[in-house]
Amino acid sequence: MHKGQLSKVREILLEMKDNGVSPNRNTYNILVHGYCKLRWLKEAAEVVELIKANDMVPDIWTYTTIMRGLCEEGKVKEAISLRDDMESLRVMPDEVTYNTLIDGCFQWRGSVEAFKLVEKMKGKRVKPNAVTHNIMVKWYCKEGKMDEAGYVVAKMVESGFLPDCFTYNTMINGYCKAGNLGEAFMMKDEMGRKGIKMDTFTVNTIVHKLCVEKLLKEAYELTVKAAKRGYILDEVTYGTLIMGYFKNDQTNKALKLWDEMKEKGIIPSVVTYNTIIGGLLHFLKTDQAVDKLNELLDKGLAPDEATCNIIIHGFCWEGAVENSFLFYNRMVENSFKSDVITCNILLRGLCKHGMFEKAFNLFNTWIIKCKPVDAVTYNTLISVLCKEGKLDEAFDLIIEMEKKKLERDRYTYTAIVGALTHAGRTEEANKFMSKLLESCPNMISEDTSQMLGSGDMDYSEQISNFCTQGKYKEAMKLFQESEQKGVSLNISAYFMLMDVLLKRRKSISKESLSD
DNA sequence: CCTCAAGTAG
Repeated sequence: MHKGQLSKVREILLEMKDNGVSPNRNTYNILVHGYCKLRWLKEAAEVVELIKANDMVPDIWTYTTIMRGLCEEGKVKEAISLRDDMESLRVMPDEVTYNTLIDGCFQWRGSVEAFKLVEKMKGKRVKPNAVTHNIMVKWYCKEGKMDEAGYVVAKMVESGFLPDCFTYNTMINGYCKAGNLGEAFMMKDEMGRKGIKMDTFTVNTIVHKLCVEKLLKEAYELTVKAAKRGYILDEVTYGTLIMGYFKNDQTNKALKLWDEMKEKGIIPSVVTYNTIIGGLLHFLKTDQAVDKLNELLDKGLAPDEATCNIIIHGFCWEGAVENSFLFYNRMVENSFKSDVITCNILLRGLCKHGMFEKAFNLFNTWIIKCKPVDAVTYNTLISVLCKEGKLDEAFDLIIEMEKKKLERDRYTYTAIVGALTHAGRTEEANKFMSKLLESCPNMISEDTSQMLGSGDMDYSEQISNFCTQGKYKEAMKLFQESEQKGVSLNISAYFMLMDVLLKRRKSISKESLSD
């Protein structure tokens, strides 16, 4: 619902009142939903009061909707306390209510608290359902704990729930992010065998992975093929490709796709606007970026935290660090909730322009305010300390990082290795180098395809051949064999396999005709 | 009319 439409709804409600028609609870619930989507929580709460004032009791939908609204804003505590409110009104929380709270808990309070809620749910004799499991799978995937995610799926089956489209898409995405393409394709294959149709989510996930791997041609061709086979390309598909082309320095292609998307009548969301604004700012096309920002506002869309972060980043990128802080402060006044990404962007901006002291002050402020920091934050500071030759301080930060259970990655190691080498401490540099190699084997090279290219050529070639011949079964058999042997294939072999898995989808128009 | 899956930012 857009802002404009919501005021329409308001008018209609008033009209109803004037005509002596009193809105029922459903009418109010829809309004609550609309306000929550706009993140106008105060207004949403007012509607709840209105319900009560009209001698009605908010129902489970009213509560769940408003809880979700609260959770999305990070107000988990308030959301949870609403559960007591509803219980006192004898509106009993159901699995949907709990799922909403559990998801919010995972996001803002971490998995330990979330699992406590799952136990609480069970204690209240509300049984976890498929969605509960999917939520747990999602958060394990987000943490990169793919084994744990797999256990949840197994447990889900044990509990009598079959993995669904959500489960598979989540797992596929998780494996793609973890760099385990083999497992990702196994999941895709399993999905097909279990009779679950791939959908636009699945396609978009793969397109994203290909874009990240800088395989833009493959990504683009996949979307063309998918469209031909009846898949619907949506705003996310376009947004993903646009991001990919920008990252690949193909600005014109990105802009062309934006136009193509618009011509097709596909309406971009804030996220896609953010992508194009960020891309344009990155290539210093500030005027065009501003145009897009205005367009976003004209369409009645609300800029979000990412929009702000992207603009702050844009200022830093063009060297206007002061402006970035001016903008940041103004946005904070306007209820912008800065996050760890904001912090990292500002730190990087400061460091890049030599303002190290300010950077460390900002970092300390962040820590004092108990705002979360992450490995990127530390890497930013460690890198700058290493460049400055302040190795001792860099190592202090590494210890601090360890204390906070933040894992070192290739950024951490490359900074340290570089500094040690530069200081002539070759032996230590080698030691860290080997740590880099063992702890992040899939992060060594910028180009994963190169790494995958070192895989077994026989398997890769044969699988590719089978794929071109349409011998899907043979290809899969070889693929499984290679998996068992722990042999990795080159990226084109994975691509071929994936292509075969993208089976023809019934044309959507036919499907809707038969309805 | 309520819950879960994709894309933004180092």
